Amino acid sequence: MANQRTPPPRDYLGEFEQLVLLAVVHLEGEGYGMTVRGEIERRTGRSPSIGALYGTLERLEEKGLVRSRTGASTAERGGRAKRFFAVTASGMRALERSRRLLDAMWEGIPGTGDAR
Amino acid sequence: MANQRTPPPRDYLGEFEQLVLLAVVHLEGEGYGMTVRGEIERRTGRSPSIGALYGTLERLEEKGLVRSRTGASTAERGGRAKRFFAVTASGMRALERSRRLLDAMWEGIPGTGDAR
DNA sequence: TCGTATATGTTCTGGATTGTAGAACCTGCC
DNA sequence: GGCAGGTTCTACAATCCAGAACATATACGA
Repeated sequence: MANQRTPPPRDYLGEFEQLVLLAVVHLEGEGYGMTVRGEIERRTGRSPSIGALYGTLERLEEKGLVRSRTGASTAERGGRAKRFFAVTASGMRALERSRRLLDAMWEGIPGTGDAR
Repeated sequence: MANQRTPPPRDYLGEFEQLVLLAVVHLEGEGYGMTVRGEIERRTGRSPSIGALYGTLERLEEKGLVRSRTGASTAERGGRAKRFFAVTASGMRALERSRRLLDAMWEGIPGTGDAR
């Protein structure tokens, strides 16, 4: 019985998914696994494991929130081809939706202190 | 030396944990299951299932991020005693940490569109 | 000139935590 | 007894985490 349920398994981005997606945005289509990880580390001080990262990237692509292309390996020391990621329009929307959701919940709480 | 914290299984709040915690903050110690749910619904339009809500609240309490007390049932129609939740100092800190983390990742991205 | 060590990157496997749904259950008024 | 307001329980699905295994291009010594 083919009961394929394609529709959104979940409509909201997980905590880590947001971080990864945001890092991909910053790298403007030129980010790949390792640099995405570096971006998160640089900005937050948190260094996710390899598995956490690629697993999330994979999931994000399945959901159509990022797109990936395999690039030719550069003439640097290492050899394996990189897989570059870029955020999609849908991914950007999901990000904004998550942001608004959280902002709505924060509204009225002194919070972080910076008026921003 | 002040070091009596249980080694946190995870140092970061999940997506939904943040929403729930924030709702508890808004209700200022007078919120209980049903009103916490209502607060989330009112602010975000999202209505979490009963199970999602209590499960999360339970977990949050185990981690020491919220505290709960059982109140006397009011003289309203319903009967079962309510369980009121209040955020702890530790919970508030976790919340602020999560917020800062996300802000650091958003920095430099046009984002939500509203200049605010 | 080979053959192999090494560096950069990604894929895979396994398991712990979180998130979801709703049925079942408790208890005080009517 | 029946109903309304609340919470507890059971079962699972999705997300998150760690690190081993694997792939492949350059570097280098004999």
